[in-house]
Amino acid sequence: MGIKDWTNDSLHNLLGFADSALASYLIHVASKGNADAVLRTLKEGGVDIDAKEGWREFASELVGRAGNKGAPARSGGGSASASSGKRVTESDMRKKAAGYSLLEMQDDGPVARQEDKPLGEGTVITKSSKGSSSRKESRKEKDSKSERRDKESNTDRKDKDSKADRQDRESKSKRRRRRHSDSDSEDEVVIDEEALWEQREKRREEMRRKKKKPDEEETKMSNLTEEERADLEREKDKRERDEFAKRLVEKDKKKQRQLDDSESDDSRGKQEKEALRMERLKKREDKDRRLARGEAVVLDSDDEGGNSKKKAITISDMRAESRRAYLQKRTKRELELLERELQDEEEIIAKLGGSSKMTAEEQRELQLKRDILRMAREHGHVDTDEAEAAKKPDGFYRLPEDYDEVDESGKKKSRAQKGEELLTSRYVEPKQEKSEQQLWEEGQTQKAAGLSKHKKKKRSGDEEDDDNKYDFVFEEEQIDFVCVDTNKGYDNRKKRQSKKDEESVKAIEEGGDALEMRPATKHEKILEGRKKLPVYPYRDDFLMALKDHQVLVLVGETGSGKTTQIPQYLHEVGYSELGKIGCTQPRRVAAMSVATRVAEEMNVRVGHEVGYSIRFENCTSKKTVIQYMTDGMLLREFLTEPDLKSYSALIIDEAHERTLHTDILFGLVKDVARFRNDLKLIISSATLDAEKFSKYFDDASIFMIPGRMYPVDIYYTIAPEADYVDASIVTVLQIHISQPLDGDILVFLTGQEEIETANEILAHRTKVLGSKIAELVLCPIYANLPSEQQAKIFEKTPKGARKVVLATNIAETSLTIDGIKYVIDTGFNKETSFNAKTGMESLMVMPISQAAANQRAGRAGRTQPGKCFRLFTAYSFQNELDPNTTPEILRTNMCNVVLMLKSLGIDNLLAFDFMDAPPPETLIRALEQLYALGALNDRGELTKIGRRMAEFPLDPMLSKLRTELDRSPHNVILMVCSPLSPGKTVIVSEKYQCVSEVLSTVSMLSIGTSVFYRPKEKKVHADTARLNFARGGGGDHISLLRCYREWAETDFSPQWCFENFVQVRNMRKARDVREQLEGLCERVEVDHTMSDPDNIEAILKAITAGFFYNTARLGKSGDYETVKQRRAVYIHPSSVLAKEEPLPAWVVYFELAFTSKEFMRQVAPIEPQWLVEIAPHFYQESDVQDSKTKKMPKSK
DNA sequence: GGTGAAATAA
Repeated sequence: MGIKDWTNDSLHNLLGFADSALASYLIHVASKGNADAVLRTLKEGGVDIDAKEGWREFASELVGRAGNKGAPARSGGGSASASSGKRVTESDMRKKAAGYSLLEMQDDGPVARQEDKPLGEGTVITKSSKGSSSRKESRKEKDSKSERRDKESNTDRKDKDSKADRQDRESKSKRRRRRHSDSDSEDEVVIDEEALWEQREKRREEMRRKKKKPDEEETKMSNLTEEERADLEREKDKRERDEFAKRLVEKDKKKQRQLDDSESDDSRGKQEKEALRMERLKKREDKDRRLARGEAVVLDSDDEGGNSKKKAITISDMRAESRRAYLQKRTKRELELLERELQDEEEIIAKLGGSSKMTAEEQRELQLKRDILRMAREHGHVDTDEAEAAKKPDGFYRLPEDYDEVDESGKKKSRAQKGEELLTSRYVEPKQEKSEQQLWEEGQTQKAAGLSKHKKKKRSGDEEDDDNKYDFVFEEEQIDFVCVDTNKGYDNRKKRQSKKDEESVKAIEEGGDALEMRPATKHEKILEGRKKLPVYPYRDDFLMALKDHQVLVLVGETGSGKTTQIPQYLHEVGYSELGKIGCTQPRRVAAMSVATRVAEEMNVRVGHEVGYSIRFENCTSKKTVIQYMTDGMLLREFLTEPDLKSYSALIIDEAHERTLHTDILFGLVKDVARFRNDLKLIISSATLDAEKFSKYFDDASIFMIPGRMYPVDIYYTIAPEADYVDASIVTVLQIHISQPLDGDILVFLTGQEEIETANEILAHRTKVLGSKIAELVLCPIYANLPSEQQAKIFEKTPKGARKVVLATNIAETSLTIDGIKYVIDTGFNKETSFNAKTGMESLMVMPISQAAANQRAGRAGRTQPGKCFRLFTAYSFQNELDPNTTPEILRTNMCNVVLMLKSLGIDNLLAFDFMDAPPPETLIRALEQLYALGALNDRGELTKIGRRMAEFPLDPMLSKLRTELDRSPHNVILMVCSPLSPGKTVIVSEKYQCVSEVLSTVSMLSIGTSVFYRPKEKKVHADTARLNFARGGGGDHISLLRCYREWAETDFSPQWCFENFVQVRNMRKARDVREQLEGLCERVEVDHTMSDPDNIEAILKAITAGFFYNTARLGKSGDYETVKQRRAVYIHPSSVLAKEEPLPAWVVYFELAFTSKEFMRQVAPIEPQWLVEIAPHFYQESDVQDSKTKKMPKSK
């Protein structure tokens, strides 16, 4: 980038180019009117001013600008420029922007800055998007970020330089990722996301390595030609695949051994054997851990290693043979037993006088036994057949032979291929074995389908004799549904589409045929696809409408293509020449994947003409004309660019979801649109609730685009169900046997626990029914599930089986699963609500709204006509459910929102134009809290600290502490870094010499509580793994710290996470946050490398300094009560302190949440004396020495 | 004796 560019940029942007401290200092120097001094400072600051021309102009311009604006901007606080429709001039904006940065400086040089009070508040510079990208480019470590994006192939070089073990780990993790993306190949969206994620991870990985030796890399990179790079890439790929396959083979072998109970590792190569033995030794050492994983039970006997190859084969064969014989014998015995039992029971029944006296439960059990017996007998034949087949060379035991062959050949590549084949053919294998059984099962399904028709009395004449045989599944507990209405989305589409449209579509289709004559390029195909989207026929109409109206409400069902197409249309007709076209999304992945898709359609690279910006990742450039972003990101941009000057059009997508951020955006954007007549605004929503949006935006016109929905039949229960989990399970089975086997089932439940329960019960019941019904593939999905298991829901359903997805409302909006034809809606979800009076958040199971129910039903009609079974009555749908979900803005703590609005200059919050105004109490509560935090003064105006807080990406709600601003020796830093508890904790940690530790802890805390994975079936193991981190004391906070540290020590190994029941995904998030905070620390010159890992007391003290408000002590009754309000609280059962004996007398907690009780989450033990020491304005000596708490003599 | 829904933010 040329220097000239800089001089033409705004002052604001200018500041972004260098590191902030230097920039501030430059301003300061410039304000004294000496351009030479500016140049000198630049030189001192490490800028190579001799290399290029233009710095002198730069300096003089800087002097010119800074000279005028330095001092007055200091008052900057609550200028009401953007509020209440007042027109904002550009100079206002500039002044405001400058207000963040041009603050009084007192000293003269970088050295003095550190001693005195130099940084003041001037160090934090709010950023515009341009500024941030330029700043990044100026920093050395981030220097070639964009370049790196293009040149990923260089990783290979670096690999060679790095240590072998590290390399291994990396490739492992890559392999793992590769596997994911492979398995997802059917699902378009997932591919995108996975690929994006992969790319992103790669980049990060490189960046981290880059940090270690940047210069070397630079040269190497530039020396490589395109070809060399491609070669390296290929080579690396190959190597990775080989290793991957090797591992696969190893793994499958283990599994096989488990299955066969034979020790067939004889065929392994010598080397491998040795390695394996070593591995085994290692494994034995941490047997606990392995047990915790619950998979590693195949510890081979010790003698096995010494056996010769030949001998081992015979022995293992013999063993297998004898086991088979034993199993047969055992089966026979069991059968006899069952038979006898059944006979006995039947006799008893006969004596008692028929089955009528039995309870339903007993009858079912009896029936079950009968069927098991019958089935087992039928199976007998199959088994013998299989035993026969096993003796043939390519019969039953094909798998191990494959491996032998592979091992002997010694060719890595062939092994790789075989391994992969084996992996991919996983689903086909059993079917080949059981082809007979398969046929039989299919027959059963058909019969079941016939049966259901009979039940519906549509074909009463078809009654067959053997119906009763299969009737046992639901004799008693069948739920009756009634079909009330049909969602006619599909028909509507047909009606709405005019003749002209049909013609055009036809023409396109014909054109498509013509194109097939010569092979169409990928891009051409994509363009064809674009024309087939429902939105396409409306293109011109829409653009006309937009010409006439500034604000449009766009209603289009999911799948109409509006998110991808509308921005392109705008671009095509030249809106992009006036400024960027922005499009907001509520979710990060959505922003990323849509941007990728659109870039593909436009045949450009992501980050060039089409880009996205989300937290941690700004993938845009100066060229960017279509920018996708998360709505929170646009909100952030308001801070630096309140008039959104760089945008010519703005699309607020998924407006119907009414997230907190969208709701605030509405208010801001409406305001901006009033004084910027050239800004086009499109509010895009999926529901017909557009009236409300239209009204809000001064009766904006509504533009409808039909979706691509298929009709969904809605069924309600006739009577209300008492237990919706149980009801949903019954319904699943009911659908499974009564409906044709051509669509998957999606069940909406409320949380992890319910999902696991349902999963368990379903698994059990299908097991009991055995092959009487077709196979059910159970796929649980919730946010806290490890991603590799989440990926399972996108796997294609094997033939002859049916997939059942058990989901939370994550499946309602966040992800789309193809092939769903049946939706079971329990009618509930979990919802937070905020009680302004007590200031407590609670998370409880609540009935959903009608809109949410319809959204859920819509999930059944994505690819084909579907059915939705609602486990509530039509009456309660009409009369008991709210029409719409309460917008988030009415349910949450407004602290953050208020702070942000205040920092945008909106002083009168009650007058802010909310679409749904939050209750005044909530606002008042938020104001109070912010006052207590020192963010607002007693007139309700934003303080300097408040301004800093607004820029800090952490929630002010996390703390309720009063700042200690006047007393702290760390005044300066406190001011800059905001007094939020995590922020404050970081600052105080400097005093206690443990910044590094506290940074880790804080980032772990900030990502929430879901670091540890705890599946129901392995909860004991998971708990032990977790308690391992607690060893050594220090409560949850220190456990989290240990967890992060250990992970970092393994070089962020995913394998380590797996072994310790830790979620890789969330750990990565923590790492991102930590990096962000590190950057902050650098900026305020806190030495974040300061570390004192073993001084738990110091770390806890630092934490207490941030959270001293959140303390509780053990009362006489054995329960805790908060120190301040004396409210009874309990340690959350997930805490490592929950079972500790004796319980610590005083604790500090991270958050309080009401679920079934008032639980403290993330608890750490403290000494009461610390409170007086750390927060003397808050705690007196008398507070900490009453009741039975022993006073510990403190002598450090 | 007892447990966390989903997303976002320089």
